[in-house]
Amino acid sequence: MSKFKALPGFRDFYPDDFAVRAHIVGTWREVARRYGFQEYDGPPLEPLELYVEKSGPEIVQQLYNFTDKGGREVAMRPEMTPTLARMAGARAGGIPKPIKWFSVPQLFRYERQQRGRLREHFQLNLDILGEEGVAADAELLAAAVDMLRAFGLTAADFVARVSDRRLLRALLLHAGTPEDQLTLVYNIVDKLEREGRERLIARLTGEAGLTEEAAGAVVDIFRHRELDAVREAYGADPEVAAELARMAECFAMLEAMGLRDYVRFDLTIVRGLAYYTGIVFELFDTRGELRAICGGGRYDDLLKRVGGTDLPALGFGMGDVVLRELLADRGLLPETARRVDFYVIAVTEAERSAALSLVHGLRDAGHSVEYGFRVQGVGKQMKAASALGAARVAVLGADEVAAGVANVKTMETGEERRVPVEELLRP
RNA sequence: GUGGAUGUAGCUCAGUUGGUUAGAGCGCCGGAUUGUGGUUCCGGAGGUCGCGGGUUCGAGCCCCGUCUUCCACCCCA
Repeated sequence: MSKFKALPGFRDFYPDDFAVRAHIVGTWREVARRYGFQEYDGPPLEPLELYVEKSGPEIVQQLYNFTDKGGREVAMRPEMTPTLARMAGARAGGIPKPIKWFSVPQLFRYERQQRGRLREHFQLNLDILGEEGVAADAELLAAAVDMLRAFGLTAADFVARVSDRRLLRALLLHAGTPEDQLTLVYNIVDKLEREGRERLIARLTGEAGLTEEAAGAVVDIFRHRELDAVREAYGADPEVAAELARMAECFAMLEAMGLRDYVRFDLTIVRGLAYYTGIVFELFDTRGELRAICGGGRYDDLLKRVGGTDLPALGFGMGDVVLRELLADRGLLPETARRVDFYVIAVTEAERSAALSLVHGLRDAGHSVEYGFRVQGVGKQMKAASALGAARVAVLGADEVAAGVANVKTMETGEERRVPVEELLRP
């Protein structure tokens, strides 16, 4: 065993693992193409300042960062959105709107690893820039859902939980939350599932300075699991009513696309990132065994702050680590068995040249071809052909070479036929 | 960063109250098979038992440290 191994939280991709990765990334690309998104990429190393600007100085302890030889403070990218904001900001003026871009960057975080969470991962990022209407939110959600459907996952396997920062804001204000405590309250209610009602009320009255009455009203908001129930309870507030209407429109669009079973209204989805401004969502496995598979939403102010261009925007990120585990759990990983079109057998050393000639001719014609580096018994070579998953085996003995043919065996049926070499090489 | 658990062959694991040369299945390599595969049979390679130190006549097993992986925090992609 080597004295070296991969750094903690980093992965070696052996061929079987790589095949899974290729399947995941390939499926993402295919669905993005169906939705009309264009692929882009940026540098894996960025100025540290780019992330501090967006997320605050606390972010630095979670980054892979260092000082380069030119004295620049740099960081390996932990997320793609700042890069996107910079790139889009620089060119947005000349690109027709809406801009629909996607990327599959490898991202890095300096954090202690756990299941579904490494120090490195590949993440699909899919964003729409320059459209403020709710149709874009519905489109983004549909794309997120279809990404998972494309792997064979169904509504029995996952669900998108959808909320809206603006609706939540209106509800919190209605409940008596002071305007300047909203951000803190977001962070507190984000922990609702983990901490429970008592602890939540304690934090709301303590940290956020809410009255007992307001804290109780805030917690009560999250008892409503349906859009209609929220409308019934708070619809009289005109601001709440306006936000509810937009959410209802979003759900109606998803229903029209036939995806209503995949989305669920859920006010407890807040998302930690401060920059979200509108509809936000997360995709979870229905058994609740894994971390969020995907998360995203609308961030209308970020491009102005980072990219210098005022464009409404929304997007999501979907990592390969949790998705891989979900697919493995549900038996949806592809077969990784090897396949090759031809295996060429030289019966003896005398036919070796003819065999190499045939091998290369077949490869030039576009076939995948394998052969043994050592000439062994025919049985041995046949065994190797079988192990490599050869569809057909071409046997060249003295008779065949003399006649300009190959004895071609179709492995699945066992059927054999003498075929002129010329015919085999025809494209 | 904090707390807890974990580690034996490429993989999944066994290994008795501390006792000679650490085992199995799968996988890998070779042979049975000098013109025909998947099965079967036989043989082989591969481990300083995560690493370092300690206790002991003797450590895979006990103790300490450290690293790894996992779980819960923290934080969230």
